[in-house]
Amino acid sequence: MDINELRIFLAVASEGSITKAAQILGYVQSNVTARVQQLEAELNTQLFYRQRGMLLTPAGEKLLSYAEQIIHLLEEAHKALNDSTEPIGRLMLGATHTASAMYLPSILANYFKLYPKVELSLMTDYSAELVEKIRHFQLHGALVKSELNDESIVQELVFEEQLVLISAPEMKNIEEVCHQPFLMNTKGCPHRDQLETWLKTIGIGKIRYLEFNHPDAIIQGVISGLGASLVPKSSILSLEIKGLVRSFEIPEQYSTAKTFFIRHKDSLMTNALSKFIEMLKQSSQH
DNA sequence: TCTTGCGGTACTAAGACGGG
DNA sequence: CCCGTCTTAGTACCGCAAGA
Repeated sequence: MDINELRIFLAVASEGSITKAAQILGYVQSNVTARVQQLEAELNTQLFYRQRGMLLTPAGEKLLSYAEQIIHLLEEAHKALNDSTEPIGRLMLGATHTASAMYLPSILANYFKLYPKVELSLMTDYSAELVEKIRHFQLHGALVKSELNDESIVQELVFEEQLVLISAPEMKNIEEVCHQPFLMNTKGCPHRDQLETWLKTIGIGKIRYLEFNHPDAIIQGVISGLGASLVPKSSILSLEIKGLVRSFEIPEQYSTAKTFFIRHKDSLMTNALSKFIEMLKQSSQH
């Protein structure tokens, strides 16, 4: 078993296809087939189920986590030997749609200005998906909404925001707003749980949701009178001044939105990453 | 409903190539 | 020269859509 064999194995596992893995790796398909077979013969076990695609067997799943760690360790070793005092190299970050829209534009612009040699990439996704990517070393760090209980992940609270209830400006009072449909994120949104808990305390158990997957779409929906929502106060300040939306405060214990920066505990703290975290912390203090 | 052709998939055999 | 790795060429299987 060599590193290349493991890379091939990982590519097939992640693509679920020998052909696609071969395209990504720059090999012909038959070679990838042969290498996978070789690995299976060497380990004397079947790693994939073949059925119009390649699906990991339990043994394959087991090997997958080892292979990820081995490849990751190798990359870390490489980075450790090459990490210079000046931040350089690739920095792969993730953020929820909200975090990426609210906090990152100015931080990233500033970061890019100071450290132009870092190849920055930002992926936006739901918190759960980002956490998975951190677990599998596919991202160096990510901004997510919920606090995690996971030994393999290091997390730090970086932003705390006040959430407010918003509606179209015509809404007269909070009771009227609460009986509107709520425009919320599609899934895994902690704001949604907070909203539901609070609404229950004021006697509203049945909530109609309109699901959106982007904060801008939610706010535009509220402006056009589709319903209400619970959003970070700072994201609608200017809209409220213009009279496009109306906001209502809700009790403090339900209105705090926390954003955490997470990374894998075994990922190497490169200069590029530590400078980014530094900037994140500076910006969160303002 | 059955047949046929097509596209996508994986597998095999043979030979080229390069490093030790 | 041997061995491991890779490519080329060809085969087989499967699912799907179109047509009889």
